[in-house]
Amino acid sequence: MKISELSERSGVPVATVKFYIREGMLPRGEALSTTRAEYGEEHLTRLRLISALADVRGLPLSRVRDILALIDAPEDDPIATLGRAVGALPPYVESDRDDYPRAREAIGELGLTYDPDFTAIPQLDEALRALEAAGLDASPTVLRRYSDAMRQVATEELAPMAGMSRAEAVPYAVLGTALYEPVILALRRLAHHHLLVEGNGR
Amino acid sequence: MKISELSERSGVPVATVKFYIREGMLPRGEALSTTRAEYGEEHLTRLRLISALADVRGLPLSRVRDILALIDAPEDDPIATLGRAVGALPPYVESDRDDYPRAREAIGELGLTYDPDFTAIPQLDEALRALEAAGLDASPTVLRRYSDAMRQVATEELAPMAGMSRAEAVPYAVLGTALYEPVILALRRLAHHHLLVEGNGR
DNA sequence: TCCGTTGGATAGTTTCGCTCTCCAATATTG
DNA sequence: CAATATTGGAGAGCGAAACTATCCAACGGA
Repeated sequence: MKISELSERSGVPVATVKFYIREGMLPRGEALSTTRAEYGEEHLTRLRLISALADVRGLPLSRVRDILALIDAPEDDPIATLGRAVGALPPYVESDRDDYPRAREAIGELGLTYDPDFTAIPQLDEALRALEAAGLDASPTVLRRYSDAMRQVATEELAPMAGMSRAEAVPYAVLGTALYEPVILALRRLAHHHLLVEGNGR
Repeated sequence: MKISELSERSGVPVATVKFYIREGMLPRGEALSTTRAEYGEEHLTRLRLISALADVRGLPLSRVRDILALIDAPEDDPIATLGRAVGALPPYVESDRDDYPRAREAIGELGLTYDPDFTAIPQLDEALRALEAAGLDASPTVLRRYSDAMRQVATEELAPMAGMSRAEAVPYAVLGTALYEPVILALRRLAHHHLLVEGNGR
């Protein structure tokens, strides 16, 4: 297909498609002549993925690029890969320090792994600081209920990876981390709404 | 305290504090003279809240303003208030339509309330579309595991509201919606990490 | 008294994510 | 086959957002 068709099918303006190509996020189409290039389904898929990450997740293009790079050239170490994927997601913290007391304490209580090099640690620390600043409860009791729920979810999410090759597992893990998050949050918001509506009806 | 002290204690540059005041997000200090104004603890709290929402949550200032307005002047209807709070959070979708088939179908399966005027519905719809675009599983089975976890969490979150006055409940609900989300996501990421590390050690 | 600081206003800066304009080459249409 | 439209590609331009810097007259503290 040509660029105008790619644009129509993806809903992304031609000028923006050109921009993504220039930025190296989308491969060039196969040049048929000076003024003709052929784009395939893989271009469409890639474009939709960029839209999903940039529009739905609201990630800055620099982070989208990071995620695409992980998928394009998977590293050997799955834990390092997860770390990089998490680093591409908000909240963005410059992890300059090497200890995060709030997160360390919480994680001790919850029986998770405290590794200050894993980006989620500074992220948790920041999130707990924000709770504190707003005067919300960040006690072990409260954290445990979130942690229990997420451990349950995480266990079920990792299960299918047992039967995957690395080539399948990396995109699954990277995109799964990024794209199930809005679903989880939307379902929490809907659960609140549902409980309020139900409660009123009583 | 004076503005320089407010700035130091909050970690926000003086110029930025002035900017927030100009934008109406932070009240002016009480003017003692032409060149002296007194700021109190409530200014510090408000400033920390703005930082939490803008920096940690990464919300645009326009949305931060919306959330502050909800807290400052609570509406009567708690469901409408929740709706507005959710509307201030990403993913931002222009809910132009009045039906969201993906979300409707999913919600039917999950036994939640389908109300297309509640912003989380278009948000869920967008999130499901993104999953689809990336080729990830959005089957009822998968959604149910997230939904079950979130219903459990939501039930426990609403419990303390029973004993609150409206004046307490509104900030709790609005800020709780916004500020526990990064904690939840960080704990999911940490659970993945923990399971991977554990798994490797075996 | 005098130097540094303050509150307040206005203008400037940086970053991001496009979007517009151009161009020559090539398709397409009449 | 001539006229018109479209394409790929490159560069510059643009508008919003979130600060940041500059100014200035009026203090206040030593």
